[in-house]
Amino acid sequence: MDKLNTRIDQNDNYQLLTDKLRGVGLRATRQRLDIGSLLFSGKDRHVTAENLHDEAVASGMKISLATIYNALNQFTDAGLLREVLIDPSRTYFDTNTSSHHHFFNIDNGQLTDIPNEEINLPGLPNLPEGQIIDGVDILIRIKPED
Amino acid sequence: MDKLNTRIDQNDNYQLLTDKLRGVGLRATRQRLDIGSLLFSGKDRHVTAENLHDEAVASGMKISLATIYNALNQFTDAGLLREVLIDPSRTYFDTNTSSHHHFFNIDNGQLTDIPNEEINLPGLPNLPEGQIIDGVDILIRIKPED
DNA sequence: TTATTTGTTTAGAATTGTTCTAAACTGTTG
DNA sequence: CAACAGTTTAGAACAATTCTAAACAAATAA
Repeated sequence: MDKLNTRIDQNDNYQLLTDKLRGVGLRATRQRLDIGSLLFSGKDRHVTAENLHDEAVASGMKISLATIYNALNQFTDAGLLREVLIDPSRTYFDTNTSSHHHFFNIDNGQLTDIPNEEINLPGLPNLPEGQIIDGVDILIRIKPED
Repeated sequence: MDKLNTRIDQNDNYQLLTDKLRGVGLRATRQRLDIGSLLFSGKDRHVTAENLHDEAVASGMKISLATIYNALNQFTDAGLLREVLIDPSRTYFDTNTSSHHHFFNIDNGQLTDIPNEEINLPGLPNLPEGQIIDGVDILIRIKPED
């Protein structure tokens, strides 16, 4: 029964993912479904191309690093992911695309969401002439006490 | 008189820079003084290694790109500069090391300071257990109206 | 269904920003 | 000024990412 349920759940999941991909104009290829199943399975995640590829390979998926890069960029363009700026040498993607911010642990590189309600920024500064806000990123760098 | 003043000013300037470098334990080499004269001449600046090198070469300084990288990193370690996160593919350095934030114009890549007084962040979120704040970076992405 | 078209994947090459290496050089100290 | 330690440099090496073009798979037409 476990096995069966797992298969049904997985099919359900892939059906939802298929819709999600089609919804943003992307073909539901095996690779994109596999990547999607790692990214959009409930909990929010922060990944790099490299670490997502390792994870995919580790779970037996056959997929190249180039495809991971392609998919992450396409998903981001489609609004399914969002880039997070934390490390100038690596690009991080966040599955949480809603307005929120981050703690970045400078000691171990761990990135944690800060729900939008937990932070507020009253009175934004005057914007330069003719410009409007596209978004606000707040990164709070933290480290272990003493 | 103009020429003479310029020379005196420059010497003054290099003397100040020499002190500044010695103050943070760096030898006042010709290259570091040249770079310093571009960076610390009054107004705050945001530079990348590449564009600073171009500027140095354009103003007749003899200095390699590797030295620019070394100097920017050493200056940063010494607290004379600060890294700004805006673009995952390039490292930006800011000569303004005091607490402040940035506007980033996503249209033309222009980075502008937001003085610390113009922004305030009351009620920081609860930090994870045993962690303390190392710093807060706020980046407001802006773009031209419509 | 099969045939055709169009979008996708992939290995490997190419590119780009940055760091490393080791030899030549320069600032500092005695 | 000698001797040492720190610095600069060209060029090689590296790491993250993008590109290329050929094989392949999804969508669509027939």
